[in-house]
Amino acid sequence: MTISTDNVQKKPKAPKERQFKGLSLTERKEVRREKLIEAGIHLYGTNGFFSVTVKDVCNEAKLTERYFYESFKKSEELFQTVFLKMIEKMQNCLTQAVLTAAPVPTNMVTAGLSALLNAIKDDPRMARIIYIDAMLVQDLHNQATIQETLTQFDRIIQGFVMITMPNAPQSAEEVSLMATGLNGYVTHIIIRWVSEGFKQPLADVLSACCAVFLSFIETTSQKN
Amino acid sequence: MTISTDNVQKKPKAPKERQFKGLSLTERKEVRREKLIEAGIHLYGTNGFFSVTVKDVCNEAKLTERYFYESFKKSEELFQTVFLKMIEKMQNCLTQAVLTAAPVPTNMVTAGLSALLNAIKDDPRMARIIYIDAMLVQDLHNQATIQETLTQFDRIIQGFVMITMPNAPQSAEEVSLMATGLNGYVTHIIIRWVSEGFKQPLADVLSACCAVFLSFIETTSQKN
DNA sequence: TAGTTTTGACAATGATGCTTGTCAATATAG
DNA sequence: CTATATTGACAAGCATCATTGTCAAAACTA
Repeated sequence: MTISTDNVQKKPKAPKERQFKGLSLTERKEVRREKLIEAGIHLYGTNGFFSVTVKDVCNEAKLTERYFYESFKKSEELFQTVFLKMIEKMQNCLTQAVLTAAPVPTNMVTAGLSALLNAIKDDPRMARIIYIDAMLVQDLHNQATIQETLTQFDRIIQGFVMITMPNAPQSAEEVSLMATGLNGYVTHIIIRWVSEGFKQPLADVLSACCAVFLSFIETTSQKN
Repeated sequence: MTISTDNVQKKPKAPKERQFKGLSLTERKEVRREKLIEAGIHLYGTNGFFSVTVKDVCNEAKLTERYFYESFKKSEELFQTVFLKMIEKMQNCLTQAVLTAAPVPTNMVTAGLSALLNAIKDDPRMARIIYIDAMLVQDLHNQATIQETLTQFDRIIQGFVMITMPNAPQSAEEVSLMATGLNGYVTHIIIRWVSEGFKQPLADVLSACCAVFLSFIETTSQKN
């Protein structure tokens, strides 16, 4: 059992970086990463996370498996990236609409929900990823990031409820639960709308979504 | 290529049925089936459908794989059975409470939701199976039965809304969407309640769930 | 008790998909 | 032009499970 001195000469001869198509190594990696993310958005958003294999993503991105693992350890890592990208887009769209409509609460509700629904109709992949796949992945793979990001919406709604309905008789815990409920209300309607292929006119969906918020606002203001 | 006459003598010597532990073959099959269903309820309800293998179910039921396929073609078939059993239990519990409280709408809401929440706290596996796994399985395996059974709840709520709020200005389509939303409202609150280990007192959860229905009722009756 | 059914343990097979590795073709630097 | 970094195609090896098959021990019947 002679211990060789191999480990000493283990200088793996660091391969000299080289430019390709005018791009450095890190730039090329970034390009490939983006292509994978785009492929992920398309495939996950169309077929759902669990019908999509690593190979599928690579084919769609016109890259081979090797490059997948260059950027992501596992497919959930790609999904998480895709998810966060979609969520950010939706957040921006939402907050911008709401802020523009401020400070009249009813306008804020209508504007926010309208923006949300339009964004989804514009790109249904967003709904599939955020409202369906995210729940599946979150449950199956214990993705804390996704979990937290989703409950963030609850908190936003909670803040909104507390501001617009200061006279509501509920405790903070109850308001928090109600926010979760409101989130679920809109979520379920959207899921149904999307999965039925946008059968119902947007106006109806918007009206149904607004109804619950407006009803709350009306009720609590009359409590006064 | 001589074609033998084997197929003629293929009389597989029909094995003569025999009693075991005082039970006939069909009785024994039924017993095993029940054991598998029980195991399914426990495992699916505790760990979720997708973390449970056929072998797991068999071990839990103290049977071997062979007997799984004696009763079910695939594991989704067992899940569907488990799901329908849970749903039926919940339905009974709900309708009984609502009917007892009829005809005052606010009482019906409170009684129904209270019964629902109590049932879930009593057996959290029910919530996991109905509210989480069912949605996952439905999405992943296209289980029409589960899909339909779940939307049935929408229809029940829709009927309730139409009866208690006849003066609401919405179209039928909108009411249908609102029913879906209300279902989602309660569903999300329950999911959160269960997954946080029943942290919040039942009274708070009940109050938050009722709030949205009561608010609707109040709003629409004042529209009059 | 002898013969057959029933059962349980477990191996064999097959399918799917992840992950790593090989190798030749191509593009680039010097 | 030569040497090598980079790429793409694809095979090889693993791992997990579903599903079927085998076989001996146990339970029953007559």
